[in-house]
Amino acid sequence: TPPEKPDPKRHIPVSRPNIVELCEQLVKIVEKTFESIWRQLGLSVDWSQTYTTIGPVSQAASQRAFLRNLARGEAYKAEAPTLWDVTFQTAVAQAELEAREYPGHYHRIAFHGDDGPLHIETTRPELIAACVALIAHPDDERYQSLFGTTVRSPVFGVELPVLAHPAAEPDKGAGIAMCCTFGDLTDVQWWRELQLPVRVIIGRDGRIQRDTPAWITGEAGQAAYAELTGKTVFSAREVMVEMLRQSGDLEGEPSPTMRMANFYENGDKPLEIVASRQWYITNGGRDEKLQRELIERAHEITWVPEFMKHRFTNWTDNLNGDWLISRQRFSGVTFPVWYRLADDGEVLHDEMLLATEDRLPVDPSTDVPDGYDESQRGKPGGFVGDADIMDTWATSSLTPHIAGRWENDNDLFERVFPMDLNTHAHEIIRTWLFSRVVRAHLENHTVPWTHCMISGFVVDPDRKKMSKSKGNAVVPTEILDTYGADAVRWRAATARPGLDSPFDESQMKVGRRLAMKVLNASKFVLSMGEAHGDTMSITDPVDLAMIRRLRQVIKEATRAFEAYDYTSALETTEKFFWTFCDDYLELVKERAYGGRGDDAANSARVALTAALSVQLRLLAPFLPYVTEEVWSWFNNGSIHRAAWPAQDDDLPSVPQDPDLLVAVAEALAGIRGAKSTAKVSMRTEVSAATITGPADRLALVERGLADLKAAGRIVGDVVLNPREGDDGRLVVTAELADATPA
RNA sequence: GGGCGUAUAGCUCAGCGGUAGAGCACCUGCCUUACAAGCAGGUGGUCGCAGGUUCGAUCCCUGCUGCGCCCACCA
Repeated sequence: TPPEKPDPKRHIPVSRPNIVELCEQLVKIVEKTFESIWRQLGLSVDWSQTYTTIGPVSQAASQRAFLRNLARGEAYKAEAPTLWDVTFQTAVAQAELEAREYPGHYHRIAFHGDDGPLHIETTRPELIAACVALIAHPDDERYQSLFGTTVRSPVFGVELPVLAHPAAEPDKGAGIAMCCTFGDLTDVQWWRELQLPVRVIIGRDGRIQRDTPAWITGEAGQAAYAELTGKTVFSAREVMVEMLRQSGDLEGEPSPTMRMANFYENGDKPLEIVASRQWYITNGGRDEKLQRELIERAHEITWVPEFMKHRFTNWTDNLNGDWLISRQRFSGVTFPVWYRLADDGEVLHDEMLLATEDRLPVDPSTDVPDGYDESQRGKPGGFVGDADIMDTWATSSLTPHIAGRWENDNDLFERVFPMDLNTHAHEIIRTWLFSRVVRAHLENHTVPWTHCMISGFVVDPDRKKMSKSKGNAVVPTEILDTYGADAVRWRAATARPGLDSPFDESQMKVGRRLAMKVLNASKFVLSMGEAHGDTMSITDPVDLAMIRRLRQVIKEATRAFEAYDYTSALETTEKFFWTFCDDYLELVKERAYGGRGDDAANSARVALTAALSVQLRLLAPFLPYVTEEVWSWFNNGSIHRAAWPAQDDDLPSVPQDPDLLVAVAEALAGIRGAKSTAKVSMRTEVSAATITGPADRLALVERGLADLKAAGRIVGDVVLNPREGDDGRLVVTAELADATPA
């Protein structure tokens, strides 16, 4: 039973089965939280088809894919320098790195050659005992005479070669660097390319190792090393500096500096590089042909926005090694691998015992390889299970396979793979997106999906990334509870793919207002009275003009959605909806109530109902709740299962006059403007009005004049005064009946 | 250092060769029987800077600058 609250001072040892159990408990809680938010948001998820990346199906898929990678030589285990987090005690992959500024000091230190001292600069003097060479650029004139000679390290007196390598930068530090195993990734490169020996002094716990290294042969050097053993990197550095000061090899005093260092993204200490045995999957980091193939895959994908492809190619171009997938942790998918033990009990890493695919998933810590029994576990001549687990991304890289029930339902898999669309934010292009492309390429020789729509972040008002630790994060449940899912979805839809978007709570109110407007306008439309007949009974020119424009809206919104431009689809639909409410509804409501007879009323009622039906469906992806509610008032079934609106299916074909409504609405705006300027109520009656403008536009106004008079409360005559204006606009003058402005 | 994005009204963003747009905010009005969580009207911009192409540039090209992101960077 875990304690109520964690006590950072008291570490409790927990066994692997127990920690796994605790993880599974936590996962259940987190799953519920996510499901609840996603349900509230109205995501169209089929909740009967969920899976987890640690469930048995995923474990089997992950192990199966791994075994196939292994069989094809795409997965391999190697002893190599590995980025290591001393806090979390595990190897980490390049994709999990984060470069951060880290304070340190430059130390100018003398090495000793036959012709006198040779100075280098380092921020890591504690690694002098791990030094294997000094390295300068081959063209650096200052060091030409020293290449090929040897120098002795300060304090330890170890004989070291001076070598040339183009990765050394003449203007960095002293221009000559000490190469240690291993201080940084450049050291790894030098070590590999110059075939230098391995001299490790830092253990996996981040402390200087106990055993005196064999390469320190002098008594004084051994005594000095003894001063360092067991110390953390930080304390060893202090001791080392003091020893250098005593020996006179520290020139001047250390000068403070800020430099970038690699951190594990969740860690708070710089990563060390240790030699360890790990599993890798090829990813093009050490194979140009594979690298080119993966970049070619990126070109097969349609990226939204297009420029996000650069993140992928940039990452792929700059990989510095294969994909390290093994982790020294407890919870996760295990490797389906055991090793034979020699008669002396030594692990024979080259003699792997693999699970067959029909046995998957297996846990090598409890399951037994074929041909052995449990009593042979850990015994000489017996076997031992691979203790590592796979990194999360090693399994998540197979989500298209897992979701498509790869090898479990071939019919389904054939139909859904490669998938159409992948969506997520831009921070996991290098991890999730990239790793899935790798896996699909290796296993299926294809892309995992044909489209990638990459979203931006909602950032804080200062455009900084939101994070819980910075305290600038917004709790989604509170926003959802306060403004409702429709408002939140509306807000989300106003951010275009790939672009970060600052959080502004007032935007939620705008979304909520739209949802309320839909509710009210729909209530009004449906209260007009019974409509008779199909859309062919729409005969009034004002109604037909509205229909004509709505047909255009369907076309534009559909085209925008097909291009993954949901923001434009929303904009187009929303803009129409507001003019529908403010102009069209106002113009026709008197008529729809029956003020001009049954036929005129019926034309409006049929048009109103048809337009409402279309607009609700256009808005349904954005406002799923309010549209579903309103839909239920005059339809059976869910709006989310209703057909997407189509011009000819839902509306009559209208050959002309799309501008009629625009002209009549402009005239109405003129009447309203006159009232607003006079600061009187919109209810004020107009005794006479003159509309001046181009004859062709006046002709349009005339065809909607009855509606205009009703909406503008014009009781007297309207004079249409044809005159060519310079901009084609309509100028309205109105005589107000009770024009007594306040 | 390499790559990418972005720069338009106080704020958030559309527009992308032919007289500057929306929403929010602000101002002035209006209790108008769908909605006052509403409605009507209005103020507000030498479209980052400098060149170039063009009859014409916010829009295309080049350079610069600001902001942001990705990657690299422990000598």
